[in-house]
Amino acid sequence: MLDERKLKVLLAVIDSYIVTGEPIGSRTITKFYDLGVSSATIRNEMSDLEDLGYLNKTHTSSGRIPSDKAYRFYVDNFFNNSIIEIDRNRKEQIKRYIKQEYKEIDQLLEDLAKILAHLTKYTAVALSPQIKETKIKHIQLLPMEQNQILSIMVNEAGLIKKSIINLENKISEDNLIYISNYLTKKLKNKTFSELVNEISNGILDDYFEYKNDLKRLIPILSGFIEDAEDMKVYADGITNILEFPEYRDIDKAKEVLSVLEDKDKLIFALTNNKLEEIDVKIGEENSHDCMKDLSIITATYNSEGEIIGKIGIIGPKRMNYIELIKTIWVFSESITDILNDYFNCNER
Amino acid sequence: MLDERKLKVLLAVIDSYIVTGEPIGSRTITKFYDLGVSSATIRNEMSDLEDLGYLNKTHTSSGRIPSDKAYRFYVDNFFNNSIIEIDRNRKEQIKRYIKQEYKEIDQLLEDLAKILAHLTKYTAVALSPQIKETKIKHIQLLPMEQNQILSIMVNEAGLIKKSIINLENKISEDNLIYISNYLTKKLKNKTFSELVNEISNGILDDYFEYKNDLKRLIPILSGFIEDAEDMKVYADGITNILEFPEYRDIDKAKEVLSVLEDKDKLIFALTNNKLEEIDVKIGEENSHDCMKDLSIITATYNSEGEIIGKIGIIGPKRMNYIELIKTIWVFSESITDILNDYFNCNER
DNA sequence: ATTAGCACTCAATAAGACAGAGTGCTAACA
DNA sequence: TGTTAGCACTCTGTCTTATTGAGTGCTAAT
Repeated sequence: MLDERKLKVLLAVIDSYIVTGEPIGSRTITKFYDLGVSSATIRNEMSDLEDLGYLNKTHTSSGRIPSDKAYRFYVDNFFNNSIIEIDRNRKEQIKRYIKQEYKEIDQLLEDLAKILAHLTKYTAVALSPQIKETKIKHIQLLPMEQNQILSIMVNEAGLIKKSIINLENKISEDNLIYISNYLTKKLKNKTFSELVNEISNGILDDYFEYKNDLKRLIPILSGFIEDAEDMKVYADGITNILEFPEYRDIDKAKEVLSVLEDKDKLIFALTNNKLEEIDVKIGEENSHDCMKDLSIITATYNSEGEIIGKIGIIGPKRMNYIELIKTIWVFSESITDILNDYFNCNER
Repeated sequence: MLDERKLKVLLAVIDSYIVTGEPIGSRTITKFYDLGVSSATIRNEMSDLEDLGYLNKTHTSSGRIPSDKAYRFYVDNFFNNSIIEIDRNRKEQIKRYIKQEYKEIDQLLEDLAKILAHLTKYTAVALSPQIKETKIKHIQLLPMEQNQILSIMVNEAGLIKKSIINLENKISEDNLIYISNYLTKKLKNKTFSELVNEISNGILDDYFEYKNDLKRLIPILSGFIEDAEDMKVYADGITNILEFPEYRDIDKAKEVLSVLEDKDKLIFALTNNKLEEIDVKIGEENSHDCMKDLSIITATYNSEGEIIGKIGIIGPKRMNYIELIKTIWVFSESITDILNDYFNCNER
């Protein structure tokens, strides 16, 4: 383990580098951080820290910068959930921001991503609910023109999945209403992925008056659910990244921006981890190689006790992890609250 | 008007600058464009063209670059709709790309923007239907839990507007169905903006059994329509812009990228013009000052003969207008075709 | 009218000098 | 023995200066 002085030196380097983005040398540390020893001593300690893998040099006679390992050490040792006394003021502030009624969670997420990006000056990302794991609240089939029907599913998070289905044969309007009611009764409070099972298990095959009509619908609904897989990701403040001096170089910038613009890569990066309340991925820890110079902090939000999505930020590894974690935490809590309010209001 | 030789010189400068992005001098023109006169003559002609406002210099002894006026002249004189024998192959190619069934036009637009950006190497933008001017095909009110109702409107373009409405008093399910049918009958084939008028003109006030229930809904629906104003814009290939040498400078790049990321600015730029089939805005012609170094080419797409949206590209003023116009034209035609197919299929 | 020729301008590039911030090592010190 | 002062060395970034190349504009000859 690191002794006290090494720890202090390491923290000084991390602290300074987070602020300035410049490699930091021994003399600068003695000047700005009161460690009570000379620069020569610091120099020796830094050399040791480099051997231990916590520090790197950009060239032979440069100052040191923190390694991925250093950031990981920093986050692991100086962050624990208890640190977070949720900043109630900020939470209220955010909630006031978004006091308008939200018709759909997607709009909420998009707006919150914008606010988060603005607040942190990083790129904010929000992952829309993983619909497969949310519970169905309502199913409705509606007649449109001729052989088309409009199918609508509303889930617990207020998200509405809808699709126009073309049928070969007409189903009468009365039948559709009957089938809608039947499906809602049968499937309410099941998740979408359970629904796929139900359908394939033939549980809906109970004899009833409109069996034949239902039969015809099943493969269509089934495909419809498969389609519901498509997650949406909202990213905002992409150009914030360009404010960081590490991206003065246009080619570096191009590299990172094209990652941020690629929704598939973003979704992969955001979903490829355990569903921790707070997840911090630093540099190489990221799935995609193209993100090895980036860090991602995400927090999950819940509805009815189930984790259904994520919100977070992406930026250069040099970031103030502790502060940002606190901020993101407030956002995720706010989303959870809003979703809960929404349904408490329902239950009333 | 420009005499023949001036015209040739001007075209040479434009052509060369579109390709290289570098100011072009008299000697280079004599070398690569066979005008049959010496560089000194070209030099005099260029000097004249500069006086006429068609050419600019970047510094006293630099070559010339085309002015906004030159591009405008180029587009106006060398493009006319008849030039466009629609490239049927390309159109078929695009249609094949998107042969999957599209459930919603929004998804279609998003995908097409991606393809267009990929094809042109510029930033592609697509404006979702201006719902207010599209015709209503179906209105449905559905009971949810307790005092909530889900209201759904489907328009001619397959776009579905939906909203959960909280009511103070419960309306029975039968009443809702009755009201839905009544509204659909009454409002079908009217546009959304007409609908607002209908409501405020009290045309729905006819006596009928559920008058009171309807009364209660009117202000809510009305607000709902207002809300339907929010257009969506899809932008893809934002980072393509960084490939252009004019944006090697990170600050220039930052400026233009922040414009492209700002959906409000984009929507404004796209809607602030006449609804021409093809619209080309060059540099200063753009509404927003921040776009004075950009050009925007847009084409409209139609449904049932009505213009309902736009697709186009944004990039540095140096662009191959004629070629790009052709490409965008194919895209807009394809969208119109797809929307028509969709409804022809309905009518069958 | 056209063109060859020439003086001049500006931007971009390369080379050299220099300052500044840093390291690592050694020898002296408490 | 851990700490420190001192020094040689390294690398980056910046500033100057020189040079080159592509260009213009003007003038005088064709």
